[in-house]
Amino acid sequence: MFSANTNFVADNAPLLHNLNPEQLAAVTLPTGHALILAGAGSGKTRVLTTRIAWLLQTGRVTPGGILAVTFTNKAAKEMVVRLGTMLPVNVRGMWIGTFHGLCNRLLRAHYKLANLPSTFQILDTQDQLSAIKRLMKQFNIDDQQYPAKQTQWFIGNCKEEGLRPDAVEGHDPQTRKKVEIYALYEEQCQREGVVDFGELMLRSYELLRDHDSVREHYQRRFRHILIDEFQDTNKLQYAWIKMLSGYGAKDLAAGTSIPGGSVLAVGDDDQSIYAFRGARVGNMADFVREFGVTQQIKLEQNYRSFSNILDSANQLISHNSNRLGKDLRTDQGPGEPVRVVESPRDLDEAQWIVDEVKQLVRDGMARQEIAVLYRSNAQSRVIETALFNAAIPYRVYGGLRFFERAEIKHALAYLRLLENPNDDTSFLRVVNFPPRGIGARSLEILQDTARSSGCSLHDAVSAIPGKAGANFGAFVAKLDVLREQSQGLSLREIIDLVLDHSGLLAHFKADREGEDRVENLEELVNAAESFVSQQGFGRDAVALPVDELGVPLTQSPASQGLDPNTPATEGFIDQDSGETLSPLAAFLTHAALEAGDNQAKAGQDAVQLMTVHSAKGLEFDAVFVGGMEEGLFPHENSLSDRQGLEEERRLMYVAITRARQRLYLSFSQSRLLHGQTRYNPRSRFFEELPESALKWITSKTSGYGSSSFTPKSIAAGAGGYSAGGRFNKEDAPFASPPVPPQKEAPSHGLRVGMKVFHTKFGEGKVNLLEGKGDDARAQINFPRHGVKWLALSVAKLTPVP
DNA sequence: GAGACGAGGTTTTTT
DNA sequence: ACCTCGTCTC
Repeated sequence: MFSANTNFVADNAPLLHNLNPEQLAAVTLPTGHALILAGAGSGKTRVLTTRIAWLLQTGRVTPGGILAVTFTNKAAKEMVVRLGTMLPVNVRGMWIGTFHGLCNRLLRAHYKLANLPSTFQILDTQDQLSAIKRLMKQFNIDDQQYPAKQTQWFIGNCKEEGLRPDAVEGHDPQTRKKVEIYALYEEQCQREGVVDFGELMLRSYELLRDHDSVREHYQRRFRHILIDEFQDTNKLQYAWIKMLSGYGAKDLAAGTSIPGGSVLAVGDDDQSIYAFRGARVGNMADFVREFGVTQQIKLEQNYRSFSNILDSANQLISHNSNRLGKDLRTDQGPGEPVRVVESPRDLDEAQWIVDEVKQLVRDGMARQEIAVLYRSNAQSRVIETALFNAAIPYRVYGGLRFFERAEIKHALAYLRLLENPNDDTSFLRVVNFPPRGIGARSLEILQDTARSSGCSLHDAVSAIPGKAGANFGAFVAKLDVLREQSQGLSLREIIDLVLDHSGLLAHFKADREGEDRVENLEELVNAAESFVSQQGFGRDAVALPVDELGVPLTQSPASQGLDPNTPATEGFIDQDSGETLSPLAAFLTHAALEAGDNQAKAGQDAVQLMTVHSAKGLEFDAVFVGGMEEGLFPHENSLSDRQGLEEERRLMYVAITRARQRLYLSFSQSRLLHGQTRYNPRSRFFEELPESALKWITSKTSGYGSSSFTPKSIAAGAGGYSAGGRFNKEDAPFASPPVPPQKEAPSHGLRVGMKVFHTKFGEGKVNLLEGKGDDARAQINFPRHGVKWLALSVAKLTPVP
């Protein structure tokens, strides 16, 4: 993939070929900070990579002066691959990766200054949670009062705010207790030589902040810093960028004149959908202000969708306030109208989608070019069932990723213990797996011993007497033998050895249901194999500085184009010389930072099912968005405040702009959710779309008896609905809640949108209605008391005219 | 140490 | 309704 590109032509005409004026301006921006507002489908990635290629090719920067940051490994990989097609240059020397990958790289290079062991391991979210649980158990902290999940969230938030335990203000006993746990957790991690994801960011930020020589070195080195998806950065990531670019607080205060690099931030405020996990769209405005950005470019030419789709997106998003402002345009014609489909039940909605998918496929569309999107994962089930019954191949995104599977985590735990015996999380995971007669009681003793002598579980083993001690001893001895035997072996051989001698493979082979797990373990060997070949670790090869990317970063010297490594400062080496990471350590890092695919096996031409969130960045010929109902999309948990609603609207914007040719928005009068049938009005977003771009369709009422897919309806094909029957908005079906088909109508007489009076809460408005008879409940928004769910058989409500 | 049973929780997700 | 997790029992 990176071998010399024979099509390469030395002058940069082909590089800039076919760029529109805005793209060209962005690619050839002069030195200085800049913000690019890149709309959906506007060629953002192309601009970013062409920019880098242009900078290199025109000699404005050497590879060593480039720092490019993305959020996902996928995006980083794509950037590297695309660069490879543009330039004959290898990418060594350039720092291209995710925030966390780059932080890892910084910390590995300066582990001593960062106060970490050279073998430090990375805790993923699961590991972190179990580490917290273990700690809370050990210190007898009530997990009813302080749920581990909540504590994890608290710690993560503190780190994102850049706060160490001593800096967190605890105004109430609850918070003070959490801070205490936070401090204990930090101690534990430090003792065990592990860092969580938040720690990677924070520790590398502090490294830059506290060590002038390090910071200044990188500030001098990185002449061009490019950040993708800038709207998704959190507070700490923004601060990290400031540090690297010479805008750190210290530099400003001290007035040092480090010639900071140019920061190019690329993002789209309209596609900011991760506020719930700490992303701050406000960073875009802050960036413009704090960096004195004078160059702003909007990429509004869309190369993806027809104008009916784009008009819908534009009009919807115009209902948001505080936008930086942007309108997508296209040269393609209007295209097909956006089809809006109403169904009586979720089952009918699913059936309608299936029928339409069949029609599209019959018309020649590839199944993998068709996506069904939904707001929440719970919605996928009905659609899966319908697709399954119709024998249409499909892929569901989401769920456990490869390196997160239990058997893989077990294997990795053994491998991690070879590298770092003090990793107690890994120790506990496998000390009795496969079972070797070590029970909870023995473990308790071991943990107490370790705590009182302040050492790791591994080191405490020798102090345990009796039979338990012997069992522990055997386990530790096994690890020691494995560690000994693994010396000089290739990564593949090490993994084979561990799978075999740990008993993992035998354990799952003996299990009747363990077939998949055995397969996965074998897949782990393959993953290691391909990791090694991509990284260029040969058995005798010199270990190279680790890089988190699963792309070839090493080439034979002959194929290296430009000067690969350009330490910008004399006498300062990025990687501590002599300190290299073993293939095993590199692989473990890779496993932690890149959890692998979270999708079903690729290859088969299958319809794509995923949440709107995971569809970000993707595009399809045809897109179905199901469950367009109030309470679902926008989600009821987001309705209480304006910001929440605006994020839902951006989410909808993302959903719409995924479609190239055809877009279907569908809603159902009733839906089974959490075991109850709910009747929600159609989404308010329909009122925000341009009527002229829409075509309203009513899916055929397929009867309320059988819900299974019959051969008859296959024959009926896409004719299972009546097209063109646009209904009148004035007498839309939701003037009153639809009557549940086989059941009696709600007897309470309430309707969504109705004003009601409650003796305690006062006046309120009905948000949602669900259930029937004695189970009937209403969600009511009381301006004074917030949103409440009330059982109608109990609550005394009087309608207010 | 494995299977049964009950409780709790169900917006979105990457590293 | 359904799935995951933890605990209890045999």
